[in-house]
Amino acid sequence: MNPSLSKGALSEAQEDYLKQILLLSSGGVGNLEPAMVSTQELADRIEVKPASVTGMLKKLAELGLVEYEAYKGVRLTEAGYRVALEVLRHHRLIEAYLCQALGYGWEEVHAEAERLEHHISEAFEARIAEWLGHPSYDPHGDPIPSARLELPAAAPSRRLTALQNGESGQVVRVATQDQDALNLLAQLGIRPGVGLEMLTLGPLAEGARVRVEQQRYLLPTYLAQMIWVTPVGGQDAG
Amino acid sequence: MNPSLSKGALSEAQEDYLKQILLLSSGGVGNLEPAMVSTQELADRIEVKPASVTGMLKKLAELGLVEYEAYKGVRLTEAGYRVALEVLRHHRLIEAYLCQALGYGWEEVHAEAERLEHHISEAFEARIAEWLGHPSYDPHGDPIPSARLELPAAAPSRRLTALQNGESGQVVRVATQDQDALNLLAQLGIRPGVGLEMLTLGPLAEGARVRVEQQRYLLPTYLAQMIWVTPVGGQDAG
DNA sequence: GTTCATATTTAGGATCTCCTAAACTTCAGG
DNA sequence: CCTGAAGTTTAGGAGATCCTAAATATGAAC
Repeated sequence: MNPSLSKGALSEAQEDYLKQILLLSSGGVGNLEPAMVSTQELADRIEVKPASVTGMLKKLAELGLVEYEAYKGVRLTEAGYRVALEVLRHHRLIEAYLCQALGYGWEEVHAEAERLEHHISEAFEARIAEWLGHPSYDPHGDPIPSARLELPAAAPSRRLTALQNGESGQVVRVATQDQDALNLLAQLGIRPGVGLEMLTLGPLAEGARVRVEQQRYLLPTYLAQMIWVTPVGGQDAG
Repeated sequence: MNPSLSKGALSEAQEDYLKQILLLSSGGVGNLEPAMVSTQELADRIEVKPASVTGMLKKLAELGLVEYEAYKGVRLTEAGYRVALEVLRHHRLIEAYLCQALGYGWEEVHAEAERLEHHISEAFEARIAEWLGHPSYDPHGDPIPSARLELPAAAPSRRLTALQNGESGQVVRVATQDQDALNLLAQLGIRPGVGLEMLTLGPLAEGARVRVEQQRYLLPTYLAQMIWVTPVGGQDAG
């Protein structure tokens, strides 16, 4: 357990590993309860070879940021969890700021935030949080850890694919970072806050037919699973 | 002359070297005409050992960004000059944005900009430039290269130390990055735009006595030299 | 309980940026 | 011209992060 973990101590790569361990261990992108993350999963996410992941995990374990067991997987320690939340907070505040202050589209902000998250000061973080009014969710509907690194309670929601045919809901979260998917949704006007009606959910390869405003679209099932909604009215066109 | 100099090709360190070569070659911080820069000067600025500078200069020369002659010094090529101006534009736009959009003090922005300048996209640059209304000067009065990488013509100005006793001027530029000096000036309310009267310029070790608003201060000569003014009224208290 | 496909680790390298120590070049003064 | 101080380069290395190829562990299917 290295004592010198005050700040700026970690490299960009190390911060990214910790962030991805957090995201992968909390069931995809959702709420969190420590699950083991495999070398392979991390390698896929970070786009690096598994051998490189092994090396990094050993280093992070030495620093007391993860518990790593060869062939078993890795889990964040309390210290590692805090670092990961800090990075996540930076990322999501930046996304929110870019949208609200600089007019970025919500589908455009991920890449920019991905780079900036490692290079802003605590002062900058505080100023944009202040400017934004200390938001709890970013433009994708992802929860933003508070300054004290607590995650806001998530409103109850279901995947779009869990809606019955004819059921309606309001989008609360778009849990993908797939740029093509985000572009598609942005183009269709499907974003957090928008109302949606599930028309029919076909077989995996067909997809989900939905209504947005006055339009009907056929979305890939994979994508429909990434859209989280709060069920609102029932069958308004069943 | 490497053809692959499109973008993102350069490391942070490489960009910094190019920027510092530009700043050092243009007579301290002012206008520009290519002068040779020595290994030692660069080492001091970048806070690295001269041996490290030699290594980097060789690499930059290979990339066609500088002309380097051992024992003689280094000079930017056309390509290197463009990269340096691009970095400088990022830096100064960020400084201006932090002051105007986020309420930073003009004395606080340098360090933040120093880190961010290497990590923002062209889209981000464009958006903050737009938000700012395409300014020509940053909060310190330093010129901001345009999007086409042209430096704005500098208004005629002199160092504060060049004023006659009793002469007044308006601060147009504070050409230091010394944090203690900036803090001092900010505390005294001496910043670009403010009027100043030279009372007496004493010997080097004594400093310059100046009037700001209703106050009189004794400034270190070193600092007074970094303050550039446009002479306005003459002897209003000679 | 073998066996085998998959996942993982080890071993050995490459590149980047920085370092120290030692050798060399330059140039001004005598 | 010689000398010496100052500035510069060379040589050798360190740590970070990534890579490939080869060796090894795991766990499910027979």
